[in-house]
Amino acid sequence: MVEEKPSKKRASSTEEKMRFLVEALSKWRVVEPWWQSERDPYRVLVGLLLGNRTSYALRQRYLPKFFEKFPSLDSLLEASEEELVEALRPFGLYKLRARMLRELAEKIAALGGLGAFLSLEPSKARELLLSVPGVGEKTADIVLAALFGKEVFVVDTHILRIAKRLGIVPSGSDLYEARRIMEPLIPRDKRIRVHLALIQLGREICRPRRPRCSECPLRPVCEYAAKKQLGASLSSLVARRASGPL
DNA sequence: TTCCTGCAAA
DNA sequence: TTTGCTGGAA
Repeated sequence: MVEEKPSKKRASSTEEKMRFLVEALSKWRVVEPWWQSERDPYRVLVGLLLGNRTSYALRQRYLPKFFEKFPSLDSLLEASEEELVEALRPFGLYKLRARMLRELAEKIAALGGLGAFLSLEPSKARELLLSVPGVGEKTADIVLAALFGKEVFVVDTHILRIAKRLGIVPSGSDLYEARRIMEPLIPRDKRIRVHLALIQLGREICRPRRPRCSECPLRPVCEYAAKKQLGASLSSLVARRASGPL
């Protein structure tokens, strides 16, 4: 941990930026959790696990095909290794994922099925999820949010990128440091909505490449946008001087 | 080329 | 702390 220098106080603090962010995003767009309209907890679970490190487009396209082949936890258990790998191939990371889904299915089956899993204490469910190879804290916690109603704020790649651009977290932060900083600054009942809204923002506007800053509701508190604006002003000034009379 | 709603082995 | 895993899309 680095000591925070009081002299380094910025015009807009992390706390102020987070307040703005929560406010702006709830006005920007109301994003309903997709897992609320999905009744089948098996699909929620698998959808979340396969969402990791996978683009939205890929998931939209191939997840329905996957569920056609494997509509239930039991179907995962009955499948051969090759069948599972084949169905997972378009998602990438298929060997790891085949093993992950297989082991998850086995552990839940050993427990007595999905119903038994869902009636676990959340902390026990988290433990089970973390014992599955390929499932880490980020994934376990988003499953707890979706299936156990935990009001957590989970940081993923999109949210980390946005937080760094805004200047809310240090540039070297990982998912977990960003979460430690941001989660306490979001009211519990808004954490899921803010999480989902940020992911959508990251996909559509604050994209990895060529972000659409002019359309961004968080622009007023964004360091990246401010720098970009400054850069644009300077270069247009230089261009004008260069093309102007002597 | 880089990156994708990470994770774990090295 | 770094690197491999993965095919597909931009």
